[in-house]
Amino acid sequence: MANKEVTIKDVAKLAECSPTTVSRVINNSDHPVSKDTAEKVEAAIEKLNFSPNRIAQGLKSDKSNIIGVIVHDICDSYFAQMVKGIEEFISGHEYIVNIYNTSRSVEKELYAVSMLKANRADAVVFAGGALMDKEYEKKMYSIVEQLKGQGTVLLGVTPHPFDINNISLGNKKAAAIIADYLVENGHRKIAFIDGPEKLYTSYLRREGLKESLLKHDLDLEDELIFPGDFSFEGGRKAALKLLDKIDEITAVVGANDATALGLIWELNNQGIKVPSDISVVGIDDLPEAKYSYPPLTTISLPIHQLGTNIGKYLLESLTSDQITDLINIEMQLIKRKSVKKLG
Amino acid sequence: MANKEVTIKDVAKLAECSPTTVSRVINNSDHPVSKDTAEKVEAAIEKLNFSPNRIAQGLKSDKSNIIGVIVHDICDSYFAQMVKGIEEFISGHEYIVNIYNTSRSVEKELYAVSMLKANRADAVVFAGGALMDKEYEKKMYSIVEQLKGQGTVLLGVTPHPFDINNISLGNKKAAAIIADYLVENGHRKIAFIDGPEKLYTSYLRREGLKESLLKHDLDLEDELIFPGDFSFEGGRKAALKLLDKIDEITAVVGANDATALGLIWELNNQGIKVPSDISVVGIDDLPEAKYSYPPLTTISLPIHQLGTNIGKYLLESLTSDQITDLINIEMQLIKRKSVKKLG
DNA sequence: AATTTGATGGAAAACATTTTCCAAAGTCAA
DNA sequence: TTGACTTTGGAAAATGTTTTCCATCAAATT
Repeated sequence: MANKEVTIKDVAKLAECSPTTVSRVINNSDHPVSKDTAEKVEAAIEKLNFSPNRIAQGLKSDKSNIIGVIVHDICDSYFAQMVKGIEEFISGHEYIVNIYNTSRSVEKELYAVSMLKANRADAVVFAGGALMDKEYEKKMYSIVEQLKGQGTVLLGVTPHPFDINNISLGNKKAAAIIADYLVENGHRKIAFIDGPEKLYTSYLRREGLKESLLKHDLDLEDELIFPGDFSFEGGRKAALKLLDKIDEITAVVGANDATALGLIWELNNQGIKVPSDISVVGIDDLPEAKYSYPPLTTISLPIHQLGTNIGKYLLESLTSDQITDLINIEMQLIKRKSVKKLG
Repeated sequence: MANKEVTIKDVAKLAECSPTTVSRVINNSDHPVSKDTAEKVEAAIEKLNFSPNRIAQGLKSDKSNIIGVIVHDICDSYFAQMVKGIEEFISGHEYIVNIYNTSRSVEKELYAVSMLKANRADAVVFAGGALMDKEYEKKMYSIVEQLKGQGTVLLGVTPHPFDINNISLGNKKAAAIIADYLVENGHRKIAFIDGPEKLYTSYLRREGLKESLLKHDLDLEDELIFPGDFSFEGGRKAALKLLDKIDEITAVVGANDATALGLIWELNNQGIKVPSDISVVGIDDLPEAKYSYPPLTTISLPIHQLGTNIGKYLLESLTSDQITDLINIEMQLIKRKSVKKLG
């Protein structure tokens, strides 16, 4: 309950001038204001502790200064880093970053988008669900429909190409690098712990692995693809299921670091040695990846940097009308201790 | 660049009525509208895909629907969970949650507050720095000054009592529980890895431990307090420094889980067995705490629940004018495997 | 002296809503 | 029929800015 808001009129009264003039000094407009009055206005602003009402400004300028960020889970290290990257760039430039946590629920995604629309968000970053599912895709269309025409970035969001900046995170490539590395090290029988069912990212990583293995005349056998869900727990459970086939497999790749980490943990727990008994590799390079036993070999996707890139991109496309470059991050194989060279 | 915004006037024109009437059906006001016209309005809204401009609404109602959340680091599991808790409750109720990542920089804290003021935030949750430092405290006063009178929650923010909801997280108590438990298990020579210097939370946890140990006629010796910074890395470094005194110490408590985890990791690395050679305990109960070797005994501070509680509290204090209860979370000692019973 | 120019400032409209106040018309009781 | 009330609806003011247009005055140019 702000005790009667201080307005530009109050400032004008105190500075003995018109609101127009106050506005001019606030926005140091082209229209000249004499040194004298400008100072009086400044003094009045200072004295009244006035700050212009962004809402009123927004109404006039048809800008909300809101940037929406829709993610699956802020607690997930992956998204957290991205959000932080975006925030770093955006918040410092008078924008509001407005986050939504959707837990991969389409309803929540739709809700978030409708909120952002109602609030006339200037831009939105959608790092949402991306399920490969007819029903979902239909709803997705409706989401993207709402988003269209706004300054908007979609993050690897569906298999379908929308005519909006849809950034690929190089998931396939990441998996391919791993495949090559493993084969190079003599591995022939490779298992995969999948990500969440139907998730586009899971698909990409799985297919990337499969395709690349195929190039080496190797097969990613169906019975060596174990279900997972991108979580540590999922990795643990997968380890248990994998126990049967442990003798035939020489390496296993987790769909992400969290599952690879869970995998290693449970393997240790079961008395199976990584990498001497079996090699493990992940994708993401989470901060904790280097602290597993043994430290995890993985692919680094500099997701924080992706965030700052997105922030920068959005800022530029909102402020200057210059068309900016695509956003690119370079991935890298981080060789640690969880892969053994065979033969 | 929204292609000419659809306004309430457009709807009115299509529905052949006045903007007033449209507004009435949107907000289903007390003022009666005939079934007939209401339907025409609904149809027009549907057809034009109209959603009322929240900014204009905000200007009229002097409400922004913005809730600011200022935290040190969104990537920190601790804060991430809290933010998620708040978001869960708040976003679903037509509020915008606007986050700021301050990295414990007073300048960024001040900036965040000024942004929130300019945007007329309806409430703010400040989980900021809280340094025990004269200079900082002065600036802190100015921050709190700006915040006063708004629906605001301060999170264990400084040693000084401000007349604003300032929630204590029970840091002292958490440390006290640990002290009792350790003593109960025969430990007499206890070390502490500190949190960031000058941070109020560090102070509380350290003092809690010290005071509680004193009750058992035990001393937390100054040379057994090692510097740390709440991070895994900090824990590791502390472990290295602790090596000298490893023979005299039987237990070490980390200022938080991250440092305890780093501690355990480096101890393992150095061939020192936890808990047979030395016991370790943390505070926070991070999700990963149960996956260290051995699983970490710690205090659970249900921080996610704290977040939802805060969300609920804010929502109530913004919508109903009923005074709501204080926010409380219960902490709990989680006994896992990192503490050995002596004697 | 008349005109132009430049500097400075204000009045009022506009932005998309909600709200207050008034009006018309129908219904009911007397 | 008159008056009162109810139902329904609109006109206009108001919210805090910015912007467009106009006005004044002094200095400079003709």
